[in-house]
Amino acid sequence: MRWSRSFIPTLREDPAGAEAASHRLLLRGGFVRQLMAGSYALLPLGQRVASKIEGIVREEMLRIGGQEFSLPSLHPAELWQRTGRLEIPEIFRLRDRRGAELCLAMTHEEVFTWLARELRSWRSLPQLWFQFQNKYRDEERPKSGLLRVREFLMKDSYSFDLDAAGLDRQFESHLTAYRRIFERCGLEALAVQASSGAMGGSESVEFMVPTGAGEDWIASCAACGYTANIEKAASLLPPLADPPGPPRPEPFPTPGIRSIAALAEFPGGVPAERQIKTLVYVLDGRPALLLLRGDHELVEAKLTDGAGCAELRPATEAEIRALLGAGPGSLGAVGVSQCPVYADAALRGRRNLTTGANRDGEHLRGVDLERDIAVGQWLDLRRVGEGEACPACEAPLRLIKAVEVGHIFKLGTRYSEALGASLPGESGAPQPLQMGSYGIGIGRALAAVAEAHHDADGILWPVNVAPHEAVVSVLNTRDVGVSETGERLYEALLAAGVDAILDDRDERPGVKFRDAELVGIPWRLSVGPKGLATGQVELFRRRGGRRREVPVERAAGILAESVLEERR
RNA sequence: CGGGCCGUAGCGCAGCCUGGUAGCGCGCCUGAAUGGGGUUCAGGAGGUCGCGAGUUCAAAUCUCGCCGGCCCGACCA
Repeated sequence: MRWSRSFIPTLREDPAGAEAASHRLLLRGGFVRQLMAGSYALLPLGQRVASKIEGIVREEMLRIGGQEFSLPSLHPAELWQRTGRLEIPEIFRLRDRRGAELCLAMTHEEVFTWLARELRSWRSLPQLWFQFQNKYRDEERPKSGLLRVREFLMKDSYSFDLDAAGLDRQFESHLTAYRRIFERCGLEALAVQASSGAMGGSESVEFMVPTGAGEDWIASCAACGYTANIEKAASLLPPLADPPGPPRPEPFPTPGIRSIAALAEFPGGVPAERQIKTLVYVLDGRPALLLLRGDHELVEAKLTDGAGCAELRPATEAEIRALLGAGPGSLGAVGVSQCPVYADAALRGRRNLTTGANRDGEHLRGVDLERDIAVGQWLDLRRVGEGEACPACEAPLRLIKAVEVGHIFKLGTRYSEALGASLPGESGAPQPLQMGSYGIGIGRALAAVAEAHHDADGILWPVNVAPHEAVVSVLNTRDVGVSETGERLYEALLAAGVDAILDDRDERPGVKFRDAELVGIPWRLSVGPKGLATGQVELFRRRGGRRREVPVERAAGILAESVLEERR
């Protein structure tokens, strides 16, 4: 590959509106261009990196027994109707010229399950099927370059077994494969316990790369390795001793007090941890009360999981008034029986607390949870805080911002039952297939690598995923000797199996150095008249910036050896 | 979906408040010099000022509508 003949439109200035480092550098380095919100073109360099990541993923999927497919992205809406997923707001829907309803794939559970109906006998199991295919999601807010887009390439795989033990094995082999994949890509991905979401199955693990550009928070314990998404994470709290209170709740006037903080300051009020926070949510169309300690914050995903609902939203003020007769600020669950009451486990056994009286400007003190409130279900609803005790070993937890690069799910029989994918087990009776699904976002992984490996000058690609492993920079193309030596070194590197590019542009040396560093090529051989005068060329390592002079005749060999050593 | 900001040459921006000639830097093209860290000089090309309507003698500039993009929040199977 010759730089002079390549489309590598590097930018001298930072593009406007690119905040995330990966977004900025991938644009500047000529890897990607934005077509519209959440839609990116991969340019040749970006495609090279994506192909290398894809290659690593493919190797590891084949290693665990995967068979590669390629499924359509355009699906009949009817198939999604049958699994109930057509109602997902992010799905792109369209009609063909005859008016038939179609949709674009968000994932491929439906189509793979449809194919799995052709499995005839338990003897053909286990099966592991995978592909690299575009996914489409009409996100409300695409952002951060490639980190959150509406169309993206995903490796998705699907496992089919008859029993839970088989599913467990497939899940485990994906855990192993994913660890290897991310390690080979140079990503330090943490495997974290995750919420499966409303449509998920029994268990799921996310692979998260810590980065400030991430959108997720994870709680992590350095002592024992416990790691969980904030949507799932638990922690231990020191017990609170409540002073004894009155025999029954006592109302007291609190004019103008509409918040936990205000009530904590109010004469006769109590600190937040002795208040009950009462929230009203609408779960699958029905209102419910949620109770948390005054200083705790609700995690909606925990509510989804715990209450087993598909959809939820905060109630409107009008709905709240209709239900409880008061507005937010004076809400409470004492005496409430008209709707379910879910309480966070941290409130269990608490006594003599303060909460709203369901009359504006009035609160109740002396409330005992067990005595005064008809709690329908105790759930873990609260957000874990930094420094709280690890649920496994009690060491303090840290909260880390991260981006999700992979997610593996045990789906169970949700899709196989909906689509009729079952086959006779050893007993002869038909059983629905036990499925797992497993995804890696290729573009997101690419961006995550750039996010994790860059400096002020550009990207520092690990050799395994670099668009080119080495560049031969011809510092003066008008000098025939220099040019010819550069060509020879370039050819020698190719012959040695190094993925090299020859920078043969008629540019000043500084331009070539800057571009090579911006693009992030791990190794560089600089061929110039000064070095050649004494038979030397300069070998430069992008990461660390080390440079040394090596004899021309040995340069290709030394570089090839270094590159091969770094490959994994 | 709520809040904020922005659409002017390929990229980054100024001009808009106070209506009248469309400008700067980078990049690009030509020539010359230079050639180990974005070099210099000279010449040149390139713009429906996001789209539509309105006000006006006159609109990049004022008004309204629409479209698009970015950031924060909410959401994310």
